[in-house]
Order: sequence, then C-alpha cells, then structure tokens
Amino acid sequence: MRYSRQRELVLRQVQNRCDHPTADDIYLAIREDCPGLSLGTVYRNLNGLVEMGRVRRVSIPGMADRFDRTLSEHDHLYCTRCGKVEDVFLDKTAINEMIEARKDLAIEHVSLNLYGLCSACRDAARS
Amino acid sequence: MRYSRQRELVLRQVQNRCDHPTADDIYLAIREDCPGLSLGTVYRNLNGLVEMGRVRRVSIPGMADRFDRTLSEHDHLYCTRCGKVEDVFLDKTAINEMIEARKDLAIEHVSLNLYGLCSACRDAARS
DNA sequence: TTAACTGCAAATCTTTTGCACAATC
DNA sequence: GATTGTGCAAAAGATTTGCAGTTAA
Repeated sequence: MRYSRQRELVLRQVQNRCDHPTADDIYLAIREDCPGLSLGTVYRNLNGLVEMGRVRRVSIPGMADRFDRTLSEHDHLYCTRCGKVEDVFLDKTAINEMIEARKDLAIEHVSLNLYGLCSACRDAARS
Repeated sequence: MRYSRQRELVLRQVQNRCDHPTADDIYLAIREDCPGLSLGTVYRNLNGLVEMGRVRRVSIPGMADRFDRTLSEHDHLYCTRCGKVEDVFLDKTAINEMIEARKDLAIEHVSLNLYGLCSACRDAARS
C-alpha cells in the first residue's frame, strides 16, 4: 500500500477524535482542509484501514457504520438517550466460558452491542 | 389496528417458516398467491408486527434485516459458510451477572450476534 | 363514513463502483 | 512507466414515504 495524503488525513481524523465518527463525519471534517476530497475516497480508505487493522469498524443496526481508533478488544454502548457511542471494556471470561461450554456450537466470534445510557446521560439522569 | 389480508399473509409467512426470511423473501413468497402485493406494504406490516411484538427483527450488520417467528429470548448465529441464520438458546445468567456487576454502567439491553458454523455446515465440516 | 391500509413510485440513506485522470514509487 | 489512488457521478441495496385510491369497521 502506497502513501496518499487522503488516507493519512482519514487515519489521523479517526485517531484524533474520541467520539466514533461516521464516514460522513470524517468526510466533512477533512473537507475543511482538503476541499477536493470525495466521500468515495473516505469510504475506500476506511475500508482499507479496517482491513489493515489500523482502525476498527463499529456497526450498530439501523445506522451508518462508525469508526474507532481503539484497537484493543472492547465493546460499544449505544446511548438510547443521546445517540452517542461509548467504548466499554468488559471482562468477557464469563461469556467465553459459556460459549466454550456449548460443545454443540461451532462459534468463531461473538459480537455484542450494549444499549443504555452513556456516562454523561447517566450522570444527568441522576440529578 | 384493523384487519388486512396483506398483514395476515405477512404474519403467516413469518410464522410458517423456520428460516429467517428478509422482507424481500417474504414479499416474493406471498406474491405468488397475492400478485398485487407491494414491497412497501410488506415493510410497513413487518414494522407494525415487530412493534406489536408478534414477530422479532434480527439485524446483522451489512445485510438486510431478517424476521423471526420465535418470540422467546434467544440469540442468532450467522453461518460464515452458508449465510444461514440459526436460533441459539444460551444460558445468559453469567452475562447478565457480569453486566449487573458493572455498577458504573447503565445498560438496559444487551444484544449478541454469533458468527460461526450452523449445524448443517458443522456436520459437513466434520466428515 | 372515516380512519386505516394499500399500491405505486419516488425519495432517502449508506455504501460501492466504473472510469478517466493524477500521484506515487 | 507501471500501478495505485482520487474525484466524480452514477449505481446499488435496503428501507421509508407521499399520495391517491381502496377497504374494513
């Protein structure tokens, strides 16, 4: 894979934000510095970066994919109040053991999505 | 909500099949008996039936939603070999306990998707 | 009769793709 | 100079929606 300014900007954009931007979010943000940019290029680069393992894709049913700079194993919480996506680090040993125990299943990978309140909305709801 | 032949046919279609059909699968199947049917009507009715709790929606990232006649709590296995979606009944107490234990999180609902081999493909792979 | 439902087609939204041109190695 | 990447615009796929006509209660 050879260098390109656009790919560099896409990667930097994902790495520099702690939210979980969509392709369009990234496109709009980069566009300010790089007016010629096209959305197709953003998608192509995101797909490449995901394949290379440089960024992660976060899929939540019914909405555009989001992209995540955090590569270590973790899951995502979709906030049912504000729509934000938050990283959640869970101890998954219980889940893995439960899956292992099911010898009748040939499971290769488990994906879980959490729905609830993000930390900001949880704090707001407390008052 | 008032009676309609189309809704009846959509519901019956979901209830009579043990696979997990997409809106389009259902549309094509019903269309044989009811040529006038439109795909929009199928979508509208499926959405209504899901809202009423008569059928369940199964969302797997990157593909069309599927619909499930089985209402009791369970998850889904997407077969990475043949693409079939299979019901999986797991003992989720360990997962729920783990979520409960995380007092810092306000999680309302957990959804998990499993990826691996369906029973048919697993049996085929064994030989 | 009137509110809900339908068919149709157009619109929406997300993502991919074909192609001619440009940039990289 | 060969190949990879880009911009653009069109296409694709899933789903929703506006509207005028139809149907159940």
